Amino acid sequence: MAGPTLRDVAKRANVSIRTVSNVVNGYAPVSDELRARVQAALDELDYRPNLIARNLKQGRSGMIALVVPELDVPYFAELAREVITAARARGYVVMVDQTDGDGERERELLGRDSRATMFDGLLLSPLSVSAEELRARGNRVPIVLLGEHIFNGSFHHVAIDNVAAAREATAHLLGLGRRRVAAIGDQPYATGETAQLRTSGYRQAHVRAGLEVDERLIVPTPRFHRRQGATAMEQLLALPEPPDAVFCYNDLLALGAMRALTRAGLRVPDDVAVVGMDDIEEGQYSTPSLTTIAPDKKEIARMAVDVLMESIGGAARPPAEIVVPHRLIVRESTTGQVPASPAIRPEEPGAGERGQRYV
Amino acid sequence: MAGPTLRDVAKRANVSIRTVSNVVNGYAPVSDELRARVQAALDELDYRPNLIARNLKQGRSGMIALVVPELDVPYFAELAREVITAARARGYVVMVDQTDGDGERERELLGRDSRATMFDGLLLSPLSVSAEELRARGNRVPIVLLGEHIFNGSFHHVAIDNVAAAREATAHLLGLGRRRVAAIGDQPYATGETAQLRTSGYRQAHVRAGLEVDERLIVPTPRFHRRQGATAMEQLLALPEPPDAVFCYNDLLALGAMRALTRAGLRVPDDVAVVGMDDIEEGQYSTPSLTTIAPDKKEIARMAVDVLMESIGGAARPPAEIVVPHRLIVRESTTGQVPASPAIRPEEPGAGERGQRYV
DNA sequence: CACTATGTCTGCATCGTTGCAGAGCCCTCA
DNA sequence: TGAGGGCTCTGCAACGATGCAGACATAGTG
Repeated sequence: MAGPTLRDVAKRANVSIRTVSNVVNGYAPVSDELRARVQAALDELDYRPNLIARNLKQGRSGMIALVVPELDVPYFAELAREVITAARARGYVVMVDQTDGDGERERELLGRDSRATMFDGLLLSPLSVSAEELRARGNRVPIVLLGEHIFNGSFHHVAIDNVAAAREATAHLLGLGRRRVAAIGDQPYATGETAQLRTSGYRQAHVRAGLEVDERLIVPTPRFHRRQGATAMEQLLALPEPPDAVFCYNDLLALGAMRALTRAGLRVPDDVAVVGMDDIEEGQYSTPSLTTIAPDKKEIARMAVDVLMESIGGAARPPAEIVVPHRLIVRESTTGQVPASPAIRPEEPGAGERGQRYV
Repeated sequence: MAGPTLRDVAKRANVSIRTVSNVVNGYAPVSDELRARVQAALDELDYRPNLIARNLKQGRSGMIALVVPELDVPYFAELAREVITAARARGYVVMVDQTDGDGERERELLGRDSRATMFDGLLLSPLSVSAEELRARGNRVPIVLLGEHIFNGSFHHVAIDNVAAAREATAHLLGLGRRRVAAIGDQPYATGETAQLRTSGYRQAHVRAGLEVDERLIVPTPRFHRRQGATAMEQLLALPEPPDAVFCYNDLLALGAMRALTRAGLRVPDDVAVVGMDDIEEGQYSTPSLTTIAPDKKEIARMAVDVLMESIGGAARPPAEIVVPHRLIVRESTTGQVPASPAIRPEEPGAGERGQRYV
């Protein structure tokens, strides 16, 4: 099972281990003749460097870990994709782990026997571990927090402006003349900071439009899956005065809500307009396609990896709160029509952009 | 940055390095008094074992790699989730990497400087690298192939019975009385073995039903994304005699196809019935919900990890072709109605099952 | 009392690699 | 001719951990 080592190659080529190492790494001058001999031995034995040993010697592993709640939630899958790409561009590979939103699982990461020490850095998208807790465990590995939660300045943090995003989404609905705009996804408790930010944006939009918020239209959900969106929507439809629009705190909730509307015999957006957040690819192909707030995921990944690399490099600058751009993408679920459908538009040849977007 | 080592702890507690190691690992008997002293030193310094060093010494890393074409394709995301879970149950962590279906990227894995040597084993879902190539590179790391491709007996391989699955899906449509059943997703070239298996199943169903296949109804697609499904569907609709049903080789193609149908003003399933494959969660919430072939992903992951662990453990049994069960899940896209919708059904309390399923 | 068994603890070697310092050797130039 | 300077190449030590053999002290046994 164990492959040949430098020692084996050295023996075969009749040179020192060090010389083989030099050849492998292209270090130091080695005469052409010797180089050829060593190369031959390398090839014959099909030598592969033992990266673990190399890592030990060099004190770094070339690996970072990305920890998300659930990998099969499209937003996280898409984000993971971008992180992996961004990391690869910098010579790093990414270990992906998921916590299932389980606080215990998240805390394990910080424990004594965690594998966290194997990584040069950590990208963390925590659901229930607070920044306080994170800081309490004196962690040795650089950490950058992603997206969720408000943080207290102890860590680098990359996210969009949640308040502004929610405000824009809500304003879009109000701007269409809707007057009973509901909100699905509030989480009025300790670990729901992100949701609370969005609720806050939702309220701001109303205030700016000079409108009152009907508190019954704000439906909390424990999680952000399709199922909760559907359930919440049904609740809203049961109200004496049901809403004529819904702002959902993510796309999955929105897709679940649309599903519930369709089953209830209502039309989207004619009867109820729907907006989501995240711009997952699925929203482009749903029926109707989904209006949403699109965070710049590529940028989130790029910034997060950049900042992490800096920290790994030893830069000790104070924790940064990095805000990444977002924008509103209007699709059928609010306006009932779009200029052209990605399903209809022919594939564009040079379009490096994955997933079509349109205003 | 570098944390304390065993040496530091040993010095502080005035014991040998070896004893500290023993305490950390709970090895060998250590007197209570000494153990307490060492433990105190460990706590004071907040010692964390250097896993890289441990790995080097022990010759294993406790990591496996999962390589998929695209992580943000729901099927792979869902599979990754299960693999991570299965691996964790066995004390392993999973490095996820994606190749973007790029053959070069896949081949890199086998190259001399690949990080593959860092892992105890590899789970590979190759798109364009052939088994031949894989074998040609004498690889040192145990490999298990996942899902795609036919293989030639050189490697362990876990997949569903693609021919049978496609046959059942097609038979379902024929059984509903549809007579012009199209197929979207054929790949009549070297690396399209999986697609070809499905086409073969599609033909078998026709043969068994005593029907001819209209070759114009078999539409090849270079990839398996929503976009290709939509484009292919448009092509089919442009035929003089368009189909009254479509079997798509995965759910994304099916969702794209449904989108195209909706935009064309056709009703699913009334005008055209649609079946997919993969049973991604999205298909439960689409409008209409999607009839599909559900591979047992949990089982695929479990078997793959099990077999890989065996190989890592040194078992030299001959490469196994492991077939994992699948089943047809009928939803609205073929029958127009389902007993009850997951969107309507209230959340079940103890239902550990993620994602509802019904016959 | 001598000898063995037992229980604790330690030091050395080692995993496979790279950093560092230096050993030869050949060539050049005064 | 001999000192100095490149150029090649080598050996030793080290990264931080664990396997192994054994040292030492104590207790148990005939």
